[in-house]
Amino acid sequence: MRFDRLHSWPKTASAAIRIQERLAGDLEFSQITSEPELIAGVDCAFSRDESRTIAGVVVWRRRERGICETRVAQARCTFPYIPGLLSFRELPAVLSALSALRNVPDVVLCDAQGLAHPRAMGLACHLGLWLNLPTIGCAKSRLCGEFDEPGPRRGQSSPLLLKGRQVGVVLRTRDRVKPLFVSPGHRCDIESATRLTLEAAVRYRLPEPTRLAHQLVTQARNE
DNA sequence: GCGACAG
DNA sequence: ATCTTGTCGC
Repeated sequence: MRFDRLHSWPKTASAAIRIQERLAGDLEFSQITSEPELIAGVDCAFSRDESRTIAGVVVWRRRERGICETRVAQARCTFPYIPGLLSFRELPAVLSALSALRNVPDVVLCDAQGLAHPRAMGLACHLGLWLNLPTIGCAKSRLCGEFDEPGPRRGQSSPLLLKGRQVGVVLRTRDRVKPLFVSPGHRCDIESATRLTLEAAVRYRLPEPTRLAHQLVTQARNE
C-alpha cells in the first residue's frame, strides 16, 4: 500500500507541536457505516539497546476472525518519548511496515490515543491523516481527560471528557477487566470507534489486530 | 511552582 | 516501552 509524505520530520518538540496544531484542522469525523472487511492493528516495541523502533502490522479479516497479512519493519529512533508526542517517535517504523502491505485495510486500530489528546492529535489521528484511512485509538491507559469508572461488564462504557467536550469513551472489553481508552483517529466518530473496538475484542482485553501486532513485535524483538 | 503524563 | 516470578481469580 502506498501514500504520500504528509510533512517533513521534526527535530525538536516545539516543531512537532506546531505540526500537530496545523494538522488538527484537517481531521474529519464521520460515522463508519459499511462493515469493514479488513481491520489492521499496529504496535511497536524497541530493540534491546533502544536504538531502533520495531513496528508490526496485522491485517485481520473481520468475518473469519483470522489473520490476512502481517508485516514488520524497523527504523532508527530519532525522537524521544515525550507524552503527547508519541507519534513522532513511533510513526517512522509504523509507516515503513504499512508501506509493505499488499492488502489495504478498511480501518486501522492503534495502541495509542486518537482524539483524546491535548491538541486533538494522538497517534491514531496523525496516522489516519498520513494514510488517509479511518483510524481508531485504543489506548491501555489515560493520557488526558476526565471520566467516571464504567460499569463492570463487557460493553459498558463512560464518556471521556476534555474541556467539557466528549473526545472518546472508557470502554470495558471484558468483564471486570481494566477498560480501554477509545477515541476516533481520522474519518471515524466515537460511536463507530466504540462499536468496532468491541467487535474486534473477541476474547481478550485488547482487540485482536493490536493484540496480535503486539505479539508480532515482541517476537521480532527476541531474535 | 506542582502534579500529570499514550508507548 | 522495558526490567521481572509467582500468584490470585475467573
